[in-house]
This record gives sequence, C-alpha cells and structure tokens, in this order.
Amino acid sequence: MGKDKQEFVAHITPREEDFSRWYTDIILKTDLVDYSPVRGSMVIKPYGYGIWENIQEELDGRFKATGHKNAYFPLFIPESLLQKEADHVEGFAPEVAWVTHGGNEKLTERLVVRPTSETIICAMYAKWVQSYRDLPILYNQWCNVVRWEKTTRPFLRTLEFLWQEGHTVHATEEEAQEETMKMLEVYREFAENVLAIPVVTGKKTEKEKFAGAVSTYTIEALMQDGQALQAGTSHNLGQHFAKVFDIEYLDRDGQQKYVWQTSWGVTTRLIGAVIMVHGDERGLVLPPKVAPVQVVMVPIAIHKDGVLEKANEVFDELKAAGFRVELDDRDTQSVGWKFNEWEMKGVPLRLEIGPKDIEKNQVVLVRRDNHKKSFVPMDRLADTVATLLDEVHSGLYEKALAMREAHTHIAHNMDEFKDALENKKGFVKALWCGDRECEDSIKDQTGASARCMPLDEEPWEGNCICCQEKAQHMIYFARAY
RNA sequence: CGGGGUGUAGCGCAGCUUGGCAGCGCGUCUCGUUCGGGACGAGAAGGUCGCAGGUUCAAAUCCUGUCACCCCGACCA
Repeated sequence: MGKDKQEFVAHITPREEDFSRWYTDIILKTDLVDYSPVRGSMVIKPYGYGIWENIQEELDGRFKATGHKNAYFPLFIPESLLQKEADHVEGFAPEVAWVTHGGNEKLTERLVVRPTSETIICAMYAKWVQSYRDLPILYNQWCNVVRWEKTTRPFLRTLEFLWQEGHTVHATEEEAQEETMKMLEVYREFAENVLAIPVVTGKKTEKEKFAGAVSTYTIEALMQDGQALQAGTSHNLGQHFAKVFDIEYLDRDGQQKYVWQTSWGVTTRLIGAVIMVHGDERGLVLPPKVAPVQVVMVPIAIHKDGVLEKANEVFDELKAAGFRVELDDRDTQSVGWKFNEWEMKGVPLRLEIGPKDIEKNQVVLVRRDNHKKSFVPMDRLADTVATLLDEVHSGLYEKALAMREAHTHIAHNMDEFKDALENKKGFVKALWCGDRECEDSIKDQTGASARCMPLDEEPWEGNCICCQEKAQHMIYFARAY
C-alpha cells in the first residue's frame, strides 16, 4: 500500500465530520447527478441513471410476474379531478405545480402537473369498469411526478422525480388488502435481495398515511447517520376514490357495487438509500445487482506487448457471460489513479490484469466492500466472478443489517427514548396508545416521527410511553428524511 | 418558510478589511518519458469575479436588491 490511506480520499468529506456533505460530495464526484438551472431539480447523469435502469428492470420483472401490465397516463390533470377526493386534495394541494396557460392563452380550467396519478387514473377506470368480468385491473406506470417542495436534496427530495406507481382495482375488500400486502412484500424482497438493504415492514399511523388511503404500508430503511428513510409504500385505498369517481361494477348477483383499490410506489429516492446505507469513506459502494458496472478491468502496463489483447479477450468473455463489465484502457491515467476512481464510483469488483498475470494465466480480483484480493485462474473466471458478486451482495446486506440492529433500541419511557435518539441514534421502538395527541407530542419533544407499526413483532404488553394509558401499538420511531 | 454560511477559470481556493493590470493548485490540450495504489518534464489554452442596479475618475473589492447552492430547524417520497 505504501501511501497513507488519507491520501486516497482527501477530497471526500468524512462521514463522521459531516454526513450531508459526504453525501453531496459523493453524488457529485461520482457523476451520479448534477444540479440543473432549475432550483431543486437535478440532472441524473448516465452513471446514476444506470442504477435506476437496473432498479427498473428488476422491479418491472417482479411486477409482470405478479400479473401487472404497464400503461401510461397523462402528465396533466384537470383541477376538477384533483378536487374530488377531499383528503387527497388537502394532502397534495400545497405542493402542486399549476399550468395556467397554453401558449399565450389562459386556460379555462387550470391543470395540475401530476404529483401522483390516482385522480386521473380513477377517472379512466370509471369508464373502463362495467362488470365483475373487467376486474381486477392491475396496471403500473413508470413516469415522472412533480411536487413543489421547499427543501430539496438530490435523490432524496427534488421537485421532479422518477418513480413507478401501481394502481389496481378489485371486486372485494379482501382482494385489495391482499394486493396491498403482496406488493409490500415485493418491495421488501427487492430491497433486501437486490439493493442489499434490510427494511422494517409495517403500517403507517393515521397521521403518516397517504392522503386519501384507508391504510398505508411501508418499508423503512435506516441510513448510516441514524436517520430513517421511507423506501416504498403500498396503499389500501378502500373505496374512497371509487365513491367519488363512481367506479362501479355489476356483480354476479346483479348488484351495482363500488370497487376496492390499491396503489403503490417506489422512487429514485431508492438511489439515495443505496448511497447512504452502503457508502464508505472512499465513496460509493454499489450492490452488484444494480451497479451499472459490476466488474471494472484495469490493465497493468498497458503498453506492453499482449496486455491489451489479453484484457480484451477477458472482457469479451465476461461480457458474453452476462456481466456488466468495463475495460478502463485509458492511457492518460495511472493505474493507481484508476483504482481510486473506480473505488469511489463503487464498482463491486476490480479486475487487474498485467504481464505477470498473463504469464501465470490468472487475473487479480479485488472486492470493493472489504478490499480482499484473490488470484483467479483464467479458466475459472466467470464462475468466480459470479460467486464474488454474490458474496459482495451478502456482505453488504449483513453489514447493513448489523448496523441497523446496533441502532435499534427499545424505550420504556420518555427519558430512555430521548437518550436512545440523542446518544445512540437510529430506530427507537416504543409503545403507543394510538392517540394522535401522543404521536404529535413525541414528535415535538424528540423530533422523531412514527415510522411504522411493524408487521412482525413479538407479543408485548404495556402502556403508552407518552400518556401511560394502555398501549395499542408497538411503533418504530426515528428522525427521518 | 425561519436562522446561519458560500458564490472569482472545469474543480478547489486566494484576493475584498484599506477600490487601481484577475491570481494559485488541480484538471484540460500538445510533445516526450513512465505504468502492480492518485507518475514526471517542457510548452499552451482557459475568467461577463452568480445576476441586476447604485456610489466612484476607477468596483471582484463599498452600498442596495435578487438568484442559486450548502448547513441547522418546521412540512413532505
């Protein structure tokens, strides 16, 4: 190694010093995004968009496998449609962007730029649903949405962001609830098996649920600074929208009935979660399944006879085996420079190949997560790469899980609650009576919001941490993004 | 939306107190030597000093306004 570790990363702010700056340094220096001329809006550059494309591919496959189809609904929603569902308008009105003019002419009815598409989709569903034979409808769309936020941060909160929104229609309440939970489970499995992020699955409180939903379920992840991040939500909409949009069907029994609906979504915010869960002092650490480059090849002594030729052979072989591989054959940067650059960019595996390796018919593979080096015979390369990528994934997941467990505390009273939040950071589990007043009070006193009521919880008994009345729920609290 | 901070070359910064030729490091380009953890030499290009007003013979520097970004809080994916 020779040189001081510090030297490699002198230009990234250390995490302990300032987590926010560390985050900003990384996203800019690794070319994930750039700030745009529009306040609060970002450009997602190819390296960042590549992560999103992989997320899309993984999720889209899961949606299709569970019977969903993609469609596309319009960006513009007439004001009158948004107004229909009272809670929904109230929730979104403060942050919608309005279109008031077409060209030079004032519109007779203002349009909102979708902050979410429930209303326009429901307006269409009302036309499409006639009979129980039309159900269920299982549609999803990939699109952008706009929410006029006051405070913005790349990936975590921007005026415009990319997401997927599923909107389903069912004949029965049970079926809608089943769908809600099914998609929550898709998100959980995806977060853990693709992003290597352990999540707490649970139900939102009335205060925190989606505007217009009967109930909202969530996957909550814990970032390295101890703050929670809502990583995906699945809503049981009940019949709220069906009733205001008149989505009715004629059932087998000859009765007109209102449908039952769900919606669910995840956003480009997931990329922020990946950064804040896995990143380290050297920069990004990307989970292999979404990394735009899974293996970066750095040829050594590139000018020497045969090196580049052999490197290209290996490149072709790995490419053919289905890996996302990149050969860094620039002769303008030194080898050491490339090592540091690609580590900062979070590439899971580095492959070194030089004259000595070629002589021994081997390559050198180095893991991004623990920097372990292995010498691998050429003829076992593809299998070894696959194995190592799996190991990186598991390593990241285990590390993230250990981090979360070390930062999940139980509080039996407000003092313990405050102590855990201030001094230990992370999730604080506590009992709650179910009253909004106590939830508000806890947030006022501590800054922590109710993240969710976990789905899998050991039996418990006790009193509300705030008012001492008999508790109704176990809650995960945390400061959150 | 409140409190604090920062805007000068692609990036990081100095210059501002006390107005007087716009600088430094890195990067970029050319040529050569190098290559197993951020190489070296020589030469070159690159700036409406965030933007708009004002004061002045003269403004990066002083004054007013405005915008953007960052940090800390209240609202949200």
